[in-house]
Amino acid sequence: MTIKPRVVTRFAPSPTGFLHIGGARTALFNWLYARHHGGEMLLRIEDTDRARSTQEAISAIVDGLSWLGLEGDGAPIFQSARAARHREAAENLLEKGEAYRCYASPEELAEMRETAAAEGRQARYDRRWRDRDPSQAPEGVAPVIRLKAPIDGETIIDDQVQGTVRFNNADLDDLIILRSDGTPTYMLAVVVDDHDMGVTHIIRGDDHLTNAARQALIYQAFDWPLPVMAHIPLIHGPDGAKLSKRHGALGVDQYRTMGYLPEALRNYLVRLGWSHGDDEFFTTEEMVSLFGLEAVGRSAARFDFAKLESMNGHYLRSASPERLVDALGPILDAAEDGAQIRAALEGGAGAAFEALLPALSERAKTLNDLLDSGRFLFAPRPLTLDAKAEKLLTAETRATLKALSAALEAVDPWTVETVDGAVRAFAEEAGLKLGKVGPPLRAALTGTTSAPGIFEVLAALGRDEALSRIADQAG
RNA sequence: GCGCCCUUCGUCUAUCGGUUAGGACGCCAGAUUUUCAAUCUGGAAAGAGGGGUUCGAUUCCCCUAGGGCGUGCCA
Repeated sequence: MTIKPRVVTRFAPSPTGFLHIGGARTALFNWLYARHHGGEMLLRIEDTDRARSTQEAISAIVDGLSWLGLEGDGAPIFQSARAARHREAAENLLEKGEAYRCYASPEELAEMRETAAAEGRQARYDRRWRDRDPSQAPEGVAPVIRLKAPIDGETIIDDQVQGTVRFNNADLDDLIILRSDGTPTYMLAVVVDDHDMGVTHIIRGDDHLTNAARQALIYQAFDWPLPVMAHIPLIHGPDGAKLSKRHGALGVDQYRTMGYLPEALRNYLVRLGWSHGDDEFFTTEEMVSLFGLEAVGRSAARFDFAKLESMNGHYLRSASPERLVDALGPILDAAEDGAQIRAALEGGAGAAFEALLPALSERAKTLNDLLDSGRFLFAPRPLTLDAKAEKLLTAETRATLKALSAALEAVDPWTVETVDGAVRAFAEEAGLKLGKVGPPLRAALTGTTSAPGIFEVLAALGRDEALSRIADQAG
């Protein structure tokens, strides 16, 4: 019997911004891969750049992940807390002869880059301290520690998504692993942490593909086994350029306040770069059981709001009223009149709103749409009519409404079916087409011409409220 | 500049040498409807260009073009 090696993935954001859509997808892929293999996904906060890391960003990342249902296993690991281990590892390499101290000044380095550029070569450190005797070290200069990387040959990354990628070692550098102030660089910290955390699979954006080769060199120097690598393509903005603030590079918390359901965003994200035949919709369970690196594409995908909206609408329509009310919470917190709506909801409008939710959600793309279309329930009376509604409520139609109101008073019980029947009967008796009665009625009840099913509205409002609204307009 | 990666409808994608190149979003038209949606039906819409390999290339190889990423004592 063979024991399958445990799968450990990780999501390692640096808390210098918010959790953006690309990071969310990387987390999702890591999470799915780990779940699929019965392994775990670890969360590591790469906060070694103390100046740019903020507590706010850390909580935004943690909150965002939890909103998407992608919590890591175990407590998050903070890279900054591991500085001592990193330094020890660098010194270890020094002892092993796999690294050396370099005293080159920043000016010297800049000069090397310039000449390299001028000669059309790749900018590289010229390894001037690689074999020099430490006794030649200049006075008072704090050295950095550099990796003694192989000078020739090639480093091959057998990437699960990108395939076999070759790098000439001559193009790689004797990269710095420990700064002159004794703090580790990203390259070192990542390798040491991934190793110590027992990470078996590194799934990350393909902007790290070249880093993979450099990191492989560090693994080699330590004589540690290289984890399986998978570099997934990046997400671009609608114009094909790198995702920036004006595209979709918003924090996931913003998607929440824009009214997207986490399950919709997750479903949309999983289809960006990954596919399973012609399938579009996946439950969490399906994603977990179907997901695999072999079905991840290699080209960058553009972020398309229209499709996200469409998917969101789909999820909205299949969500239970309880779920919707629940998801509406953060929207209300962010809305200008959120407090007022909350109050109305807790008052009489709550029941009507829940009753209308199925009808409302049928024509909503986002939770905000849902709220907007239900706004007439919470708005102060008398309703302010929009332009079209105003136009519909002529003296003539107001008179019709008054007559209708009288007819409605006798309706009992008050249900969608009975009010429907009553309105139709009224129209027929008056010799009016339903189209002459329905729209003005809607206008009087909701102040708009675009509200959902008028009979549902009538029923949800209840007799007293409905008649009083009609009276507002019909007099 | 140099290195690496990418390239099927407008967008996300299927196809793993032989298909009328399929699906989804969006778009257009129609049906339905008290409005808007939703729903249903139909439609327009793609293999970047050029060379090979092959009986046969969207699929494999090369070149060009375009795009992306990297090229820090940032992560």
